[in-house]
Amino acid sequence: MILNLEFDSDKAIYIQIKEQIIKAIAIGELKINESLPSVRGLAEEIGINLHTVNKAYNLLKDEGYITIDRRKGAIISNLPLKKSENDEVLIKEEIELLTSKSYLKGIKEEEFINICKDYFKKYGVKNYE
Amino acid sequence: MILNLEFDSDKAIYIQIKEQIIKAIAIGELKINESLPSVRGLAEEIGINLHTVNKAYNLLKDEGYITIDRRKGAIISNLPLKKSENDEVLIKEEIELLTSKSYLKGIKEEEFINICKDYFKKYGVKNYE
DNA sequence: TATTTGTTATACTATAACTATAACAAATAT
DNA sequence: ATATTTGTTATAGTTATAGTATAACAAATA
Repeated sequence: MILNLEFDSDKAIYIQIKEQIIKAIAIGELKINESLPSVRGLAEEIGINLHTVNKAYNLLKDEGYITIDRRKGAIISNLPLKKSENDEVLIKEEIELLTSKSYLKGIKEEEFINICKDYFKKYGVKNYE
Repeated sequence: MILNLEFDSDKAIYIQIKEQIIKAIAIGELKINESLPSVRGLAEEIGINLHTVNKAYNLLKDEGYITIDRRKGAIISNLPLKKSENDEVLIKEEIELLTSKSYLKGIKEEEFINICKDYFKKYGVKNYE
């Protein structure tokens, strides 16, 4: 488990862990049914407290990315994840903000779309369907 | 200035103010050279402390969305905004995370792109170019 | 001249982030 | 069977951030 954490970032460490794991799942670096390191193991590897890792894992669990089982530890969920009504609302709100910022910064629709497509290309058919 | 704030949200109030103003500029609800309410005025209107509004305004200033002049107050910048190298990096990172989450939640590339296009359609040619 | 403006300073409370230990119960390894 | 590792929970502490409360200053405006 390779994580690049910026300790002097304004982004909380447990958020950085959460987001990097999400990205790793999407590109297939972490695969379905694969198990994550134990909270103690990852915490020691990173050099932080186990509760910080535990917080990240529990958020990932709450948002459906992993399941936590005492026998197998933290396991990457099957894809696609279950999507609630609220998930779609939240994602649309994030798209709204991000497109707004991009538009105001002079990024053209075509350029924005191409960046998105490049990322989707990386996710591709590797994991499911 | 109409703001919908959720005081029991996990998102800080000054962040909510900042993001809603960015969205308002993008859709043309706030126009170039238009001035925002004074920090005291908006704070009273919302029912919060002036420092919370001031924090939002200063972030908007730092990120180029507005200029603050003692004579004219807070004024919406010309569009498109000046874009630093870092701006592009940050936006790409945000796109990466958002597409990752969307992909894992089973949102297809086409659906995602269509949502983006719908928003860009709202921004359109109203403000500049 | 009085008022309004953004700005700065200080101080306080409340919450969040992170750490430090400790302990428990379930599962695994030896 | 015993020891170890697991996620989990609890408590407590420090530090940083969020938000509020006043006050004051200098520049601009009425």
